[in-house]
Amino acid sequence: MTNLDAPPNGDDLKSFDRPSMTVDLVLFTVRHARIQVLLMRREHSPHAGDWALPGGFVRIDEALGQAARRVLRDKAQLTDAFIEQLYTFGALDRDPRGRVITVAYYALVDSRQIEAAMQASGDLLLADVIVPWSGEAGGEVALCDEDGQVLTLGFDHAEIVAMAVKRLRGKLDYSPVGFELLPARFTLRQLQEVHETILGTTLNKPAFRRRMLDKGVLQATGERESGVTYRPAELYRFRDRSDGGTRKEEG
Amino acid sequence: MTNLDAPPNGDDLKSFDRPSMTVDLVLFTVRHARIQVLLMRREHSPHAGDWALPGGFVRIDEALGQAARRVLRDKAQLTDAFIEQLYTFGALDRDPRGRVITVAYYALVDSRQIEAAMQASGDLLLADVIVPWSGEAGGEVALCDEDGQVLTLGFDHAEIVAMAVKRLRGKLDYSPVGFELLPARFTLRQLQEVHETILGTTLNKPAFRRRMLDKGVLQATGERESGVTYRPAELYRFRDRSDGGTRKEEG
DNA sequence: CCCAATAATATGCGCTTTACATATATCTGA
DNA sequence: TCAGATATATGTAAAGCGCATATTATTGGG
Repeated sequence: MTNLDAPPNGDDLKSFDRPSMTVDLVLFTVRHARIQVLLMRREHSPHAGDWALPGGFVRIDEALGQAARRVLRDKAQLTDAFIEQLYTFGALDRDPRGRVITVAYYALVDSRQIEAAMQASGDLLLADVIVPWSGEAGGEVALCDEDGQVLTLGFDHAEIVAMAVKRLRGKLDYSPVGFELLPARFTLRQLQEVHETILGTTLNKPAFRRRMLDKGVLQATGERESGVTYRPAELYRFRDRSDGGTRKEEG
Repeated sequence: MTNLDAPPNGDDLKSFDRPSMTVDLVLFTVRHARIQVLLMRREHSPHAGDWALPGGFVRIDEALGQAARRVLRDKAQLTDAFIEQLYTFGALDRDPRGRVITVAYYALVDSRQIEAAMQASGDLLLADVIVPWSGEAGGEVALCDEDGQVLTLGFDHAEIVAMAVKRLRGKLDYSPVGFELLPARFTLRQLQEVHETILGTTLNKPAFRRRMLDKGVLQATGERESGVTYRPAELYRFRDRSDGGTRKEEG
């Protein structure tokens, strides 16, 4: 950064108008074989009454990743989740109040956690994400409530969700993102359902099993699922769920 | 974005201090079997005398992609190139002058174009990128001049280059980035050398040929290379070099 | 005019991975 | 003890890739 046409006083920051900076969060979960994202109903203008991604202004003494985690904590009551920067949206007209640039993050949590966190607030909604395109082609997405009614999103938030889905699909098979959408212990069938939901396809069961087990990132716990009327599946856990650099973010 | 705790007047932008916004550009080329990036010598503080990526402040009436293309044009004299957003760096201490957030972009051009553009300016350098890690693991990179001397980069620009190399490696085999580093017509051997340089490995020639030709994105021109003392290779071109969404950027 | 040298291009083979089909194992509940 | 359901395992064919080898096209020298 930092141009060379600047005066040599070493402080040319004041000579440029500064935009407002926000972070927006695409909080994904997979539930009932559907991709879902957390939305908030906007009370105030602009886009009052519409739905929007949880977000907030970046404070001047706060790193970007810190701001994203603060939004995750304050808006979704989640203190720990996989979170990763997605893209920065800076079109001129994306906010009617003025020049606002937003750094979008996406986060992944298993549905149990988000269900527990959502007990409190009433203006929160887990919306279904309808993805009409296949593969990593990209395209538009629709957001619907539990009755299938299409929701209107403010700003460019539908575009942000679409890009987040595209990213999620792309990272699925070379990154441990699938595990982040499940509880600590899960069956291979649950993992396969998460993959199928994200990709929007069906997968071959034996092939999926072998591929996952051969990767070496799954650790059998010896425990079995309970409460089923058929042969119980073995519970696995993701090897080293803590590190992998996934929970860290630059500031 | 845009928090809901704001007053309902619809204009709470003023109540938050705003950081300065810049764009920085990692301009890649592949030359002499080396990855190279364009650097500029800093004349002024901070980091005067060090090397840095070309960059500049985002103007208040300018979209992010516009700013990146302006930097590409003003600093590298290039009006058309593949350009794509990389990542946004917002650590608190990344600029000693104050809070500066930078949106990093990377661009790809073939070496002939950059050589032509670099005739003019004397404070520009095409630096070799030394990548000591393999695959998409990520890590640090070193930047060297033509004599192998390590260059000191200001700010967090070495980190930005490292992430750009990682991204480039990751996109190489499912995205047409390899073609963007070659002239419009090229031989399969040239394409393979670009891939080998970016990946830091050697590749099997017949396998590479088959893979590329089976993709269907290569178009034989019927022309042959000239001036060689052996059987001349056929010249190919990338099918539909104009679109693919590669040259567009959100604002 | 023929031949060596060089690299492009083409082909054949074995290994690995994956999709698909099928078989076996293990649990619950009647 | 058996039916039903699903987990788990195996076998086979197709596809992809690494590797070795053969063939082709061009230049330059005898």
